[in-house]
Amino acid sequence: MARMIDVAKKAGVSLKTVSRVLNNEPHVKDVLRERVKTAAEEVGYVPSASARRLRSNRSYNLQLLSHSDRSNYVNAIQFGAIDVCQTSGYQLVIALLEGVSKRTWSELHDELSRILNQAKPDGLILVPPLSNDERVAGILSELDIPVARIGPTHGIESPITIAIDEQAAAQQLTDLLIAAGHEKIAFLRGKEDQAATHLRFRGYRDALDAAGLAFNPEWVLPGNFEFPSGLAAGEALLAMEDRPTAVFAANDDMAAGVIMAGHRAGLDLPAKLSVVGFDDSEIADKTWPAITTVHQPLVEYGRLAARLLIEKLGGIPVIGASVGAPELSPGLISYSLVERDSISDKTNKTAN
Amino acid sequence: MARMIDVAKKAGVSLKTVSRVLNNEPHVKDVLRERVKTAAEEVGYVPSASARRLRSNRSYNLQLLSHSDRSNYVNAIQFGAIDVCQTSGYQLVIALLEGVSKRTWSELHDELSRILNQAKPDGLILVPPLSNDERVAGILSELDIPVARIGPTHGIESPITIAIDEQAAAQQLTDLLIAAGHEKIAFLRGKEDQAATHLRFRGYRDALDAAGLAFNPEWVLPGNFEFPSGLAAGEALLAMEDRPTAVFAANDDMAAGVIMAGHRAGLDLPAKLSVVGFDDSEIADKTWPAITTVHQPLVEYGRLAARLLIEKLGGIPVIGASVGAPELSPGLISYSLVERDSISDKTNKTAN
DNA sequence: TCTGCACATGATAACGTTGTCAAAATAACA
DNA sequence: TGTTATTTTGACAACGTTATCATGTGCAGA
Repeated sequence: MARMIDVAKKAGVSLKTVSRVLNNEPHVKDVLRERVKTAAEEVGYVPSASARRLRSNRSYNLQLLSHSDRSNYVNAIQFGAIDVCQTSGYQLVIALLEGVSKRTWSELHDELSRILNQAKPDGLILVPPLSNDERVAGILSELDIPVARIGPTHGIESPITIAIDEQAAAQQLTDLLIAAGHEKIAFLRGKEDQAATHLRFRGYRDALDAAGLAFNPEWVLPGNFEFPSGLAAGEALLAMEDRPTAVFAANDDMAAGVIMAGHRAGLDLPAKLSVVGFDDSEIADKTWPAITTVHQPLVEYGRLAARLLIEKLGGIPVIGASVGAPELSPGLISYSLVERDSISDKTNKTAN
Repeated sequence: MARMIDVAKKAGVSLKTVSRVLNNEPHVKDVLRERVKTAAEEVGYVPSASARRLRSNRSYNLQLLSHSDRSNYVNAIQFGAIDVCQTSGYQLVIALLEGVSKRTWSELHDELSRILNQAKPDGLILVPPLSNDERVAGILSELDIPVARIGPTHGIESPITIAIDEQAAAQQLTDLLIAAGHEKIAFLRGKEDQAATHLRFRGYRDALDAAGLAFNPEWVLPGNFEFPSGLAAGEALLAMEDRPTAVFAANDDMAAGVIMAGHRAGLDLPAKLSVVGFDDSEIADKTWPAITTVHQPLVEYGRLAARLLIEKLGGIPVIGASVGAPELSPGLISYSLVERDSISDKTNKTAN
């Protein structure tokens, strides 16, 4: 295994100069810089993570903080982050922070310090619902660690935030229902403490308003983003006197619940009830009818979060990394609607 | 941050003695051993992973090798493994090895060496289908690295293997269908190169034989464990002249596909077609009808794999770890059947 | 009592980096 | 040209462990 000293000898410079070049530090002339890089390439030098960590007192770890163990959402994000980390000499550590809402501020503070003290990450990636929790945000800014947030963050001040324009997407999705002739559209809310719930709801309202459709508060149902709450809401919906012809569920899991409620009641779907969801999660194309939804580029979220974080932390070490990452505007990224089978067209029932 | 030297001073011994105690090495008297442990506890000593890694030339990494990025299966296993690793001073690194079947032996060898050379893991956790790939097994035994395998491994020699008795579980599941009065039971196979396919099929055959039911090869359909193949098989099944009344799909994703095929054909489920799956994956309780299946304790698989591997690697460092893990027989662990709504009872249609 | 041998303990070096600081080279200015 | 400021470079220590090897201790056998 080639060491830094081997590179130094090959390039005819000192150890420290090599170190400087490889860490993108200033105060090295371009001639030497080039010579060192070629030398490193030639001897196939790979930095020793342990030595670097030990001496520099940086962990070269990023930590993904998640609220729950078995979420697909987190899984996909994590995958993207791992991908970037591994090609940048970083490692991704995953940790759980459960029951946030149940803890007092100081309990939360202690738990967070404990977690951070264990992996000593150089940066943190937060996913919903942690990414838009105000108390967590407060504590982390106090602990003074760089954070990348994934998902809408409401009013939280965060230098690195990665999300799609959920409100616009929700509006477009609702437009799809309206275009198919639906006028009675219910909305199934997610958890109230998550920004996504409110943004998606606002998009739904925007579409209604733009189309001049009346808004009926009775058709807004509570939910918590989980399948059973969709099932319950679906059942409540079907029991209504003035029954909506379509439902916008704030995510796919709940949409699947609504669909199951429809089947249980013996309804012909989507003819009798159109359903749309949000996220394009795994279940979306495995229900009958398959769910029309908004695709979230989760893997891309993870990639971007890791990349922006590493950039902020002083950039990718030169060796074996693709320098010159594309210009990234930390903010909204693009999304796409995925049209499947769960909307029935009411404008032209006999044709088609 | 307390260092080893602080512990040594507190206990009135040398650095090396502390090191010996904390690494469970011999040649230390019990008196000193205890004194060191208490001292470590008292000063709140936590070993420095980087220093240890650097000096000992061990990575204290376990690597989970997976064939695909977005499998729930892998996600759950990974979670269990992370859990154990984090409490044992190890880190879990995740890597992908894609397209195994398409590569030549030497390509595979190079790719594996490259992956191992990057993270330099002390041990490897393999999940299906990698865990029962013979070529991968051959290369790894050549590279001489400890491996824990999850899932049935067919004929592969492996000191650490963690799985349930799939054949027995499949037989029990089939018995459920038979007990409900089904006599025409189809079987939907998974990928042919995976041991699970064969074991589950054997269990199905065993149950048929034990019940004295005739085996009809026409009712055995090919599949690949993925949802679309279940959909296709479901359609093929429904087109048959002599149509089975029940289907045993080799996993839940395919079972969900069969269910969707049923819905598309306008069938009343489960009355007209009973379906069982395998794995108890996330989709199993989100279809209508919800799938009766066999639960795989995936998180437990991951925990066990990591624990056995770490044990083999010289055990958990003493500090902050729960020593005295329960006696583990590396072999089959227990499973459970999960009965949901996807079996209709044909023995007593009017009653119930 | 002495020799030999196993076991128990400790002093010191080493792992491969980065940080500190001093020295050398260059640039800037009078 | 001399002087000072600035940039560039390198020697050496330091990070916190584990490995090597030497030394100390206790006990059996002669």
